[in-house]
Amino acid sequence: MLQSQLFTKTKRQAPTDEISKNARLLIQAGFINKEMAGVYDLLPLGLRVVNRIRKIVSEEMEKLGSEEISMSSLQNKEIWKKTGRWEDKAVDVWFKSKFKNDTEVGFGWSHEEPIIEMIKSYAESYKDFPRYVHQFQNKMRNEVRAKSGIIRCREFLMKDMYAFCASEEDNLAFYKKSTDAYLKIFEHIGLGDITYVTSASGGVFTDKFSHEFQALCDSGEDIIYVNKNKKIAVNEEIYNEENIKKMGMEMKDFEKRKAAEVGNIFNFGTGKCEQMGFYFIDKDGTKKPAHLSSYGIGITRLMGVLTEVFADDKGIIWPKEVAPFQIHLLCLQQDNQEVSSKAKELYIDLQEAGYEVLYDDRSESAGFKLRDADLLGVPLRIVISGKTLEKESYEIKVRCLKDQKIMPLPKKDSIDFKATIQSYLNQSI
RNA sequence: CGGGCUGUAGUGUAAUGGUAGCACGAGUCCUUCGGGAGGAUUUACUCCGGGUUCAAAUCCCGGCAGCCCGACCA
Repeated sequence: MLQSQLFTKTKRQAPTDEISKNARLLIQAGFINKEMAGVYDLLPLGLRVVNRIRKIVSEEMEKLGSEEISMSSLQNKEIWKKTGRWEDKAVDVWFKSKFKNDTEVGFGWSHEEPIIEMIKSYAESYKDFPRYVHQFQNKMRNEVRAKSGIIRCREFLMKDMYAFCASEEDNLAFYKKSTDAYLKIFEHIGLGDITYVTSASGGVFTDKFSHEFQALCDSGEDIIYVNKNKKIAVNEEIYNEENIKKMGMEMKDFEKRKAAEVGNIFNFGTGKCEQMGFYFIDKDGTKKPAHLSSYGIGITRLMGVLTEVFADDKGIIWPKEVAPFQIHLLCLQQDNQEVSSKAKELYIDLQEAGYEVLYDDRSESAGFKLRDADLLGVPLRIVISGKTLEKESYEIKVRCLKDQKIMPLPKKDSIDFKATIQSYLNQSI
């Protein structure tokens, strides 16, 4: 993409009405725009990052056999009344409104009840199980206090998956399988080292613990106790001698850390389906309630956590798997015909080699472009200037490394053209 | 929902109760081009409503908005 065609611009200063690192950097660099407290727009660069995260998540969901859907944001009050969760006393994050005829509607803060209601009408026999469905959907939550930039928003993008099983065994097996899939996702995104499966208190319908995926992050909202050797953690809310013993461990093995919840999985058992009247006819002809488990990942929150975790004093450092572009091509003398035509040539070559390239073709000063590139955080930077042309080379720099490296400019037919670039890309996060 | 802090051009900031200024940005022109270049010129601002005062960005009251701490977070 030509940077001159990008409508967003970086700001010289970070906004003063934001304290959180993620919002300051993402706004300054033009990834998001603030609409209101806890409400942000995704700009071209931000949307690219979100879409890449989304793609990674999507692939794992498909491997699990889940079908993608998209449910409505406007929700039926009657469905939520079945579980008693329409009342503000039970759920304090509802946004509600009315149709012109005074019918009350809710804005989806979750889709558990509506999805049960929907799947119920398609699954009447044991032959119709299991069913796995997921969606990427904006959730609306009337938080009394939005905070931490895009970590805790009033409107945010979430991937939610729901598994409907005919038996407890199937449900638990899928729960386990999904846990592994989630770990793979966080690994792929670049948060593998700092993300812990964390035991937390169960939901309204579960006796046992639920599991959270917590990424170690100072600006996170949760306190967890981490066992680094076993690569697991326990949320503060259930951290006590009794529970730790139950898990067969000792409290001295745990370290207190701050973390951000990037995923959450829940086993509802049959409780919720019973409340909603979701029964099916089993092999033996008897009526049984379906088992439900749900699986969430905060997609936009992940972008915020990545920004918090991967940044230096110059700007963002995107892991290569989620970066808006893989290569940032900088032409330092855009008005010099010789230099810019060479840059254009390389831009095309890189694209033909299969890379997503942001080409800074603007008529700006060298320093301006270099600083901008640091702020945007694209993993690989290639610089073309009069200087590099003289040396018949160009400079390539890995954003997360301090030392700048120079490599020779291979011809586009050269075998090692792509391999060389790839080897540099592999050095990034 | 309790508490604290803060609202000045698009952005960032100044202004004892007394002429609202500066920088960046944006527009035009010229010179520049390896870490946010220089000159000339143009452009744009006191959150809203009330009060005190000869006079309010400044003091008081109310609203709205933003951030932070706590509570909450299925």
